[in-house]
Amino acid sequence: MSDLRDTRLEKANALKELGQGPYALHFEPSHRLATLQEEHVDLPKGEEREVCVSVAGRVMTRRVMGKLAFFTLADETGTIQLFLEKAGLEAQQEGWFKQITSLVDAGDWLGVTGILRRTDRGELSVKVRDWRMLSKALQPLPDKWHGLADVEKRYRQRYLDLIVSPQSRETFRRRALTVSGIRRWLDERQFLEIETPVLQAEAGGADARPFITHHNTLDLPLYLRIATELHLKRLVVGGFERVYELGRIFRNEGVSTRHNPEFTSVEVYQAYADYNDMIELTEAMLAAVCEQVCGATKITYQGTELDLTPPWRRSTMHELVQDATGLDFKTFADREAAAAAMEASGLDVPKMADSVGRLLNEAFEQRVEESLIQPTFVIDYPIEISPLARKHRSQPGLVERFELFIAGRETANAFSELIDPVDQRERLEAQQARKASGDLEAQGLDEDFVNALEVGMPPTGGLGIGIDRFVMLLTDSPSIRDVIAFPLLKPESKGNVPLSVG
RNA sequence: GGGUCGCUAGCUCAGCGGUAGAGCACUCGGCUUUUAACCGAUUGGUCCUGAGUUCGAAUCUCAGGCGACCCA
Repeated sequence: MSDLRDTRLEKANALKELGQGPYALHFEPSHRLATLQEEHVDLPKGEEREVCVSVAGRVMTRRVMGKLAFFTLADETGTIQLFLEKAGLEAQQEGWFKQITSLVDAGDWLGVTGILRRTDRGELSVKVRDWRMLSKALQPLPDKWHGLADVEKRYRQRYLDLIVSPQSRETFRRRALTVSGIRRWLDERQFLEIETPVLQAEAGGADARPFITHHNTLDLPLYLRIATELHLKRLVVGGFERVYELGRIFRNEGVSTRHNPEFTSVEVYQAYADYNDMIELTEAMLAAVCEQVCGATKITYQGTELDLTPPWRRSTMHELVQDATGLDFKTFADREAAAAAMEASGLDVPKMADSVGRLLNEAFEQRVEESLIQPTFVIDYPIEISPLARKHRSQPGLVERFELFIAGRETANAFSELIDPVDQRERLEAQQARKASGDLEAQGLDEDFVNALEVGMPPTGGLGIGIDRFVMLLTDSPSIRDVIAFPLLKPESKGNVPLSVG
């Protein structure tokens, strides 16, 4: 099993004896490969151009035939062929050709200098005059034809996936563009990004179970944040009128194609705004970023065309549920009436859903959610499931909240923020009661947060967006793991393979 | 949490009760226009782990591990 490795170690030693690394300190490429290809598209087949270039990259394939050899070199931007001719190389230095063909393997990083030549078959090549090993790979590349077919290995050893899969490289390039695009969009509109704590004594701001950790010298149990909401609101209380934070959130829940225990969100708070303003902001920002990253606001996700051109559909939760089930939840006097109607329509009625509002949400999740393919703002949520959102200005029992659904998935969540400290305390106390009675995802009561509200928070619109899910759309990725470079996986139990604990 | 499927050479896979296989990669030989180069030869194994059935298990049974997909 270590045969391949031993062979390459021997080659590394042979290179050392030749004064060739095997691990160089420095190399100065004159061009990146895509640029070089572009600059010389006009070079005709079979002709040479006396331009001296230096290029560096990883050797992807080798084709050696007697006194002539072709390597494919890849850098971040593209590939180019190396043209290796025995006569020319031996004229430079004795044994030069034999050494490059026998000591260089696929996977090695190589720097070469030479002139340009387009081969008879039309492949632009660097006709090598000088070469040096930049870094010797001790392990082979994945199968050059099949690539990395093992999905698990793609996630566990992402570096291999990135080497052989251009699509995977494009996904992470787009992810970087998405993140920087959102930051730029917000920065240009005078939003300040302010970082808030990851380690917290009380994890609040969302319905989710936190990870628990421990501070040694303070002997203090701490939680990893499940949202950035409560701290960003404190900053609004402090006088910052437009704040956001784009960063990592941790939720102690299962792993699936749509969930990773650590994921990235952006939360945005704007003073003097309400949820209608946040709808406008969401639509404008996501459409702009989509345009920047994909070049259009119409994209294809898993075979379905999605049109992110504003304006997006707006519909209330009540309307959507009524359209899908025929049930008008505004007519139910109590939970029993709603439950009976739901059962008559073949809907499940979970015990935990102990109010008309929670049952409405159940009906929505069971019958509506996955049908919302084109971007849709679902507006006006039940108060019971929205402890941080302001009561609706005209609809009793509801709050001023929307969630954005695209491709059947929740992508954003926003409200007119609850700024009344008395109301907020009552709602969080109700949450605490649920928590005490066994709802593991119910929120706790953060006293200092309520205190901040008592100091006075201006009317504020707040928004949270799941970056990973949005990137899935922009990269046509079926699984959240495709857009997280190192997704959480169980450690492998056997000892001889490099572990990644994510 | 439930269901289905997968785990065999470095990689991709075949073998499904009777000697552990192929292609590619590696190593060696040949080859001056290849691009999955080609031709020839050699090398390479905890058949995921453990227990059981059997004269005999990669193959059948049970338990476990890891993963993928679907469902909640």
